[in-house]
Amino acid sequence: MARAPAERGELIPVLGEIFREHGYEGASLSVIGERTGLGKGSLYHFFPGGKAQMAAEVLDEVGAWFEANLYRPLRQEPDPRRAVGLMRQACLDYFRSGRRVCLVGAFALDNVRDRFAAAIRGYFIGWIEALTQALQRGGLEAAVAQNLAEGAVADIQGALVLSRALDDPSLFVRSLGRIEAGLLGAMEAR
Amino acid sequence: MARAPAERGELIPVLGEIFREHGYEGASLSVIGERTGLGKGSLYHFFPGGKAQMAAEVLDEVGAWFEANLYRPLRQEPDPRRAVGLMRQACLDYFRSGRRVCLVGAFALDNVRDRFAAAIRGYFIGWIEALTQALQRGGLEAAVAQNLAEGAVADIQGALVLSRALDDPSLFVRSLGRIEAGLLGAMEAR
DNA sequence: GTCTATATGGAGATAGAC
DNA sequence: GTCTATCTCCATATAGAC
Repeated sequence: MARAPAERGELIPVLGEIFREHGYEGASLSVIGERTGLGKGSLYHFFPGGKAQMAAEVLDEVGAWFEANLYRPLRQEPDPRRAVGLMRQACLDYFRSGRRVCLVGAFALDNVRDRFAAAIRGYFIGWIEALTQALQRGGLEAAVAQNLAEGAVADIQGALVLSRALDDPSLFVRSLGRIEAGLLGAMEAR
Repeated sequence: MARAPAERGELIPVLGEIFREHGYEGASLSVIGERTGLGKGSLYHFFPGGKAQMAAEVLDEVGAWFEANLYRPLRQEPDPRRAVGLMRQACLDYFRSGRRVCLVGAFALDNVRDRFAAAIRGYFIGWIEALTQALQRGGLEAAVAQNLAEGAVADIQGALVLSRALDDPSLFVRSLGRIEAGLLGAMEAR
């Protein structure tokens, strides 16, 4: 449908949305063709490796977005309380207040996990490490910060699962508030 | 392979394990045939509705298991602190300390969500309601209990996602401990 | 009940004209 | 670059013998 940008770079976000909505297996080449407005010939011209390459590049782009807009601010923002607030806002934006699913989390539960194991792992490890650093700057001991960080990242993923299961985006928004409050409280109590 | 029980009831748990490991689309009839030891003829004899019927019956069975082993104890155990402990233990058992995925959560993120929306919704609503009741018996106000309950259920799902993403079951065990402590603490502080 | 055909469709992927 | 065939394979599902 929607006439394609025909620019390779502009294609990736569209592919990401398709994978988020349909899953890896559900995103058939015909669906991809419809949504991008490109025939199979064009798709294979851009991605000789086929669907696997498309998904790999989407994961790369997602990883780059989080690095630039979430992990880096978490590491660099001097005020750790503000860093946590930035994380909350970035999540609200990126996951469209719970209406959008996390592609990496969905892949992790899917049977494609093994194929993209490295990218999936890197995404979550990067997130946990960056958040751990922020919490340490907030005065928490390394082990405590690490535990809280992995808990918070898990909680965000869980909120996305439950929001989608109940078809209730407001649950995600509420959960993010609770998660942020928990982290702020832990730094407060240090 | 493994010669089949050829008893319809014994088939469902096997199917559940296959869906958990391969996802809905990934669980092809040939895979199902191998694992159950049954040919397609037999499979369609038991499940005239095909794969969709198999998945629906698996979801029913999962729902029944949780009702009997988790929701009912949560509602009926007189000591709310003990009820929360039972929930933790049941989760550890059922999810094999994080090595097993939640089928319902995986379906919720998948593109099959719409097809099984009612079962998915019922599973989580039942869990949240039962936990809410236990927390209210622990002295928490209805709205607070509801919020904590939905948070805890989400957190458990998130722990499963992250455990699998990082291939680290111990993360699930740790998370469950943290979640239980949070609930106990909230009842304590009432 | 279980099996071996087999029907039919759609998947991913390729070839080659334009 | 983009398109329209076209290939091959495997999916779900059915039919009917045993």
